[in-house]
Amino acid sequence: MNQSASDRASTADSPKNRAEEIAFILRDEILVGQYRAGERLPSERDLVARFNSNRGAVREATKILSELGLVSIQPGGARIVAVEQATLAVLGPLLDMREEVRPQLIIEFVEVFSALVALSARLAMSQATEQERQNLASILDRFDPEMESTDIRSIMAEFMQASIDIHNNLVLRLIGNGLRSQIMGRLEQTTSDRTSDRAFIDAMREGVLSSNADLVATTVIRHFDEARKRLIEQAEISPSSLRSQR
Amino acid sequence: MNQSASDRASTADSPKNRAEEIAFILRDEILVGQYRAGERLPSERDLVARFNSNRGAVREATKILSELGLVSIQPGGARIVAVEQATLAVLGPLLDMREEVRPQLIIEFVEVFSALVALSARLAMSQATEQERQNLASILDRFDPEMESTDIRSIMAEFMQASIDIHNNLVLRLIGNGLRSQIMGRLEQTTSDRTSDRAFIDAMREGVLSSNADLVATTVIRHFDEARKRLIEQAEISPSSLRSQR
DNA sequence: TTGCTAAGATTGGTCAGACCAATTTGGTCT
DNA sequence: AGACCAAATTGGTCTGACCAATCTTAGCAA
Repeated sequence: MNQSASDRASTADSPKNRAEEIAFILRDEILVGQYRAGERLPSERDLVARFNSNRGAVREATKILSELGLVSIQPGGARIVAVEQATLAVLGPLLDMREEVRPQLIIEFVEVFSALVALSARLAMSQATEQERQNLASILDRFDPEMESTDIRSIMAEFMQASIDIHNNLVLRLIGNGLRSQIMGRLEQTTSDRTSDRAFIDAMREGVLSSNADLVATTVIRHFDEARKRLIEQAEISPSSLRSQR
Repeated sequence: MNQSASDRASTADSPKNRAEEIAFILRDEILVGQYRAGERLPSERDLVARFNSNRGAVREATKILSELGLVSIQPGGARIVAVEQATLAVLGPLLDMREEVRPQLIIEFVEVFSALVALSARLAMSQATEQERQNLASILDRFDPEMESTDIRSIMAEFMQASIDIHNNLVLRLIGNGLRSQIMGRLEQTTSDRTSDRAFIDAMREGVLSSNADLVATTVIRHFDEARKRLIEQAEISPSSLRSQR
């Protein structure tokens, strides 16, 4: 029922050049806690020796890490920054690398994604044209409880995108981009209650077509809250502890 | 009443080295639309000539742009990517560079921030200890309607941070980091109704101390919604058009 | 004219080595 | 201990070179 880490690794980002290759290795080492926050990153020349590369590539790699917010580069040395200070771009690698925090991280994602979908739907409802509402409904209609392959999460992702296209809130769009690129595709298949999914989709459909923003928002919240509870149950069965040190 | 662009420029990020200097210049040029999406960025050698620098520095600069999601680098040439595909890190520069979209962007920010503060407060309330709730209340108590300098937005920012420290949702924290670093400090002083602010703070305080998540959330939503409406009014008075092409 | 191809030019990727200024480090002296 | 100084280390900058992939273009063929 659960995919293994290696099954999911297909989502792992593949380096486009030497600099990214080095950056990704260092990034993962940082994320698994091989260096502690505040500690110094090996010097550029040491990294050159370790990776059999050159300073140019190594410097480009550390630039990437710096842009991810994982290291702070200063004359005299680069220091590791706490993950909590990084950007959204660390979420994906974190999901790939840290099996222990994975369940908790997914729960946290659902909590946030839920609120953002609800907000996005609200904003969209407040100014959607008839055609745009029809379009949203048609996305929802892609859900087929008979088809085992129909993934309700991908439908929600599409719904999110479509609603963003309507209200065109750039801030929400950029956050959505970050979450989508980091999380989507890294989630394992889950067995959800197709009946309640059906009810959810129907309620969404009704809310969208009647342009009832409150109905859509509360429906979204309720649905994700159920999903969240399921995830918490699953997580508590498994040996990994929650809300632990990261 | 309104600050000028130059007054706000104090918030502008200062480059730490040549690479960042070049990157920031190019970033701003892209954001003001000097290059269109899909267009090619000048070649590294051309950029070397233009900035009187060397390929190493230029390559580091383009790496930064790539990490911002503003350009896509491939053998044969780098191409500009649509702003909508970028990361949250473009918001700040966008606020600094594009006066026309500034009002709209701030409204969009308020819409999203509102939902996130409400969510964060909800999550915090669901597991805050007595001391943590006291701490949240003490942050709110910093508001003093007499003091003209008391900025309710900085209080809300602190409140957000404190609530994140309670529930410790990493996804929410990372998004919060991004928004804070990009937006906070770039907002002009606003004249708000101190009386309604007082009411807002009081309601928040009551909600927090009684651990009433719903009250806190709805209070947040209502307050920000008022702020949003004020912003829309202001924006409609000014000549710049809303929901325009970006 | 249209479409294709092959050659040449351009571009990003990689690499080696050098010098500078600032920081860090380690030892010395007080 | 603490203050101080000199040496080693580190990141920042720069030059110049070669490769492989891509793009451009001139020329050819249909």
